[in-house]
Amino acid sequence: MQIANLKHSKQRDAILEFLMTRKDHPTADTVYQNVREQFPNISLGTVYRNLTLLAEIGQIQKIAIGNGADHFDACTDPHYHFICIDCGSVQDLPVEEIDFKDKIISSGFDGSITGHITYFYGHCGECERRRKSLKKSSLH
Amino acid sequence: MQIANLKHSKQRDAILEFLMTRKDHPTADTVYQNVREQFPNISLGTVYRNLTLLAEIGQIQKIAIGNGADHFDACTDPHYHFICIDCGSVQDLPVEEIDFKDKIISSGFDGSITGHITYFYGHCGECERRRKSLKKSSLH
DNA sequence: CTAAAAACAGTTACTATTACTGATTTGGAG
DNA sequence: CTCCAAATCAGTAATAGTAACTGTTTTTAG
Repeated sequence: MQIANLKHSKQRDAILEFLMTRKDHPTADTVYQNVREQFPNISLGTVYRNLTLLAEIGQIQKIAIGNGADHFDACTDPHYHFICIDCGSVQDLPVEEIDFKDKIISSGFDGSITGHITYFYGHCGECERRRKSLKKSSLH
Repeated sequence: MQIANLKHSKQRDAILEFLMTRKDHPTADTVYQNVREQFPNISLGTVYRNLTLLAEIGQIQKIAIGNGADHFDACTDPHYHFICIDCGSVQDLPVEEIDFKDKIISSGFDGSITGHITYFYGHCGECERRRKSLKKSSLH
């Protein structure tokens, strides 16, 4: 995690700028497809390298949702994410910050905790509506 | 997620039995390596298929820790996990159950939440000690 | 302006996981 | 118990996401 020895690059700027315009936390591939409009021969490797780098220096957040591809979020304020179990989309969730410190029962754990990640799962609004209309149309 | 239409298999039994003897939440590959002692020509595909199946019918828990391989836990009681950011090991963490329901600020979210997953990150006891002794030995 | 370091594009490699194959096992019906 | 369809298997090939490598280009401090 070297913060010094960083040189500017148009590609990295473009990746970060694109990410800041999006509220839906795109995957590396989505970033690639979009930045490619501006830099037609940018490499997918460059996108990965810069997303990882930006996450390391804390400019963006990496969201590793178990199955499938990682997502990236240019908003670094602590907040929670919701993942749709139907379509896999990721969105921000307005939840109060939770202080776990007083919840940890100290006995029996000899390491140190530096942070936590919480993901909420369920059906997003769009999929919820789709499920309802499917259920309705399957009645006979 | 078919719960009916299930036939017994020695391989599945062995996988579940092995998982129950372990408290360290092994990966699919670790399960494979160990069950292979009993079934020398079990297939890795069989291990994956059965771990997925067992997770679907709720007999085990899948722990998807972002980077690297998924881990599996035969303990299905709700509890929290700690992931070491140095060595990647996973262990149980004694933390009070957290009720998020009253923390969710309802405005602006139109989907439905069915559950949440929280992972704690940090340095496990072993890595903590290794870091300290490294730091000490690098002083001059 | 120059040169070393950083970043690049393009490609290849790796790892975890899933899907496909034809053979074997399981368990209920006769 | 025997038969047979469904489930499961072992083995293999395929996929996806990501990281590593290579030779070239860009950046920036001096």
